[in-house]
Amino acid sequence: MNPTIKDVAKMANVSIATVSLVVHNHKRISQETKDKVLNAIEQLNYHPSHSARGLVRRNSGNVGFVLTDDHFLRTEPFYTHIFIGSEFEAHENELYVLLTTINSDFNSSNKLPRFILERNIDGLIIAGKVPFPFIEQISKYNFPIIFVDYSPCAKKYSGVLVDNIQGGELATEHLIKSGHERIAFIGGDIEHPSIKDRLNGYKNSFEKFGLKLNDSLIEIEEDYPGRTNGYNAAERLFTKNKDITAIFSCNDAMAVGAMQYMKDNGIKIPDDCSIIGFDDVVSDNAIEPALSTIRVPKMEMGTEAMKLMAHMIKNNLKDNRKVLLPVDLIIRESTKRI
Amino acid sequence: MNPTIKDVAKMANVSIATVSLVVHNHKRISQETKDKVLNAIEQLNYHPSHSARGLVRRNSGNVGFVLTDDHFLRTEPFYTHIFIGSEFEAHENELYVLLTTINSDFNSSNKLPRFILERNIDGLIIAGKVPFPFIEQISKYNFPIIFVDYSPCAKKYSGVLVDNIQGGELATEHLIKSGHERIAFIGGDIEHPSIKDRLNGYKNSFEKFGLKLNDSLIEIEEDYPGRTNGYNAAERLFTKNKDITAIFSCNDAMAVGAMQYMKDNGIKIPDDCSIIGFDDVVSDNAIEPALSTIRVPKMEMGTEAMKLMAHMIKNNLKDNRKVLLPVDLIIRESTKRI
DNA sequence: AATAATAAGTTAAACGTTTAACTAACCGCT
DNA sequence: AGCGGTTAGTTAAACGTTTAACTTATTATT
Repeated sequence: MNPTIKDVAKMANVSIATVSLVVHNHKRISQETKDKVLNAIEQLNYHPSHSARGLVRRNSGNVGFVLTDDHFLRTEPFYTHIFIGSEFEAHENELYVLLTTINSDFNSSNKLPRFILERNIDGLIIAGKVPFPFIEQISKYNFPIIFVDYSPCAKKYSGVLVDNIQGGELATEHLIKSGHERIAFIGGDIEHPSIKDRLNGYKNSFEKFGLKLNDSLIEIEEDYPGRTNGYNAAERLFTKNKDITAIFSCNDAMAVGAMQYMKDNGIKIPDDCSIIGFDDVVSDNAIEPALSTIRVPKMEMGTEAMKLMAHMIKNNLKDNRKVLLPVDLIIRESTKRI
Repeated sequence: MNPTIKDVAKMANVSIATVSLVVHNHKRISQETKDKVLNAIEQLNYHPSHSARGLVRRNSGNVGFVLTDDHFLRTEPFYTHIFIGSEFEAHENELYVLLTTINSDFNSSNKLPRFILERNIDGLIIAGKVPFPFIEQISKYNFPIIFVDYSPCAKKYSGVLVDNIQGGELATEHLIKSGHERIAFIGGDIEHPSIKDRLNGYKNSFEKFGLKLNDSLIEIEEDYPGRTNGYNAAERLFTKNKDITAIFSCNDAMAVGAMQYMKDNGIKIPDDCSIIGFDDVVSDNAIEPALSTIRVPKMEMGTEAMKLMAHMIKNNLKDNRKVLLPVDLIIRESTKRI
């Protein structure tokens, strides 16, 4: 059996309360006693029981982490990075993370994740877009909730977001400063706030540099911006518009699809046409040429979310604070000055 | 505050022991009382406290799930599927899953995951190849351990594996039966048991059909079989060997790389050369033509592992039982009869 | 010298379950 | 009437912590 606080107390010749106070390094304990106890703890390799603690503190020490299955299973390791960030920061705050997925078509008749029903979490982190019925259901519970990379009901819930507008501006500005004027935007699922903001950034830069917006340069697919959609968007774009010299894709996946189209149709990258993505998730360098992109600090989103969560839990508060993280321009080989 | 067993007892006019017995549906309770209690539980939306339970049962109700960071962050959603399978099955067994990653170059001076040090798990599932020093460290603890898709110290630990030999045979046989004779194998990290087995399956089929093995048809890269390596392997293969009509790639990622090489060099798939992968992780259909492959039941590996784990935990045993899961041949458009 | 303040610890109750041991009521049998 | 067996519950201890309230010893203040 694992050593308990009693074993430590016996070994150090003090009461169990003293051991507990040392563990929480309470001021009321002398250095001498503290050393004795710490020594015993070390010797026995004692760790407080999570259950016993949870029982008396009336908490679980766990934080739930929810995302939709298709986000989790998506090819690009975007949300997995966010999760790892959270998990890392949870460590620092003595919290455990319980990861689970929900159906991307979650509706009000679906069951909530078990850790919510059983109230086995002290707070919930939700990453990425989730169905509205889910948000509705969890709003009845009163643990703190933090959204990451998505921010519905912004007045009510806290969120960690990325500066998508700035990213859109950065990407577009990079192309404009490289001498491009016929710059297209390709995107999908335009209702998604992040995508919308990236497009807004694109528009801002056009305005800032006195370029005229042109609807035929903006190609938006209905659903999720993946490779196939990127391919299709590029196809339609180049069919009606021969003189494009640069493309800003709303994310890397679509950019890869568009690159495929260009390769298949003899359009040289970046000589005939530059392209820049968003997210920086294309790690596999088999994609040629290396894709310029906007780096999103994925791990950091996770750590920031968990920091916020730990703070809320510790101070027993719920607020709607937002954290906005800056992005970086990463210039690789798919964009070129003309 | 959440309702406790006392609230239920009061509402149903019984003792708390009775409530507990009902919850575990012990035989000693009459149908009448059972109904009363169940009713109260429903009304109050009562769920037993995880902590209180853990305290008295001396367990945590958690299962650890470990993989290396590069496995978790890999582009292909292989291990994520396994995790989801485990998580699902954990649900059925009233267990929670604690996911964490370790460094892929974990060495003996690294710290073990927190849930191990604090003994906050009842068992550990390890997915994919992990560094040996890690295995060495955890061998000191005495919770049950199950390896998934990797099986070191096979006499000691339990494992859930995929029939890689059968898969290799299935893939090769499919090509042979389609009239191919000059069939190449490309792979990487040949020390990995799974890869080695896939190659063995390839060899078996050659033997079975009386084809002569030819070393120049087997191209093996040093390190991890990813896209880049697939591209390189294909390049070397076709440089020394012009008349190949089919390739069996040790996994989908390498196959995609090889396909890229073929496209770049005017080799038509499947007209000039067929190709088949392994794993069935290439979900994005932007890859043209659709890749024939060997489907590995990823979710099922996860569920089987967790079933085994739940069984071991419940019966307080540790054994070295193995579960071997069959694979399926998936014929798409990248392989063709000649 | 008496009193107050501070320091350093201890005692004991509480958290919400589980379960072995006990009780009470009833039944059937001699 | 007395006994054993069965059924359907209840009692109470235990699990390993935390923490408010208490104790005791020492020091400082008047």
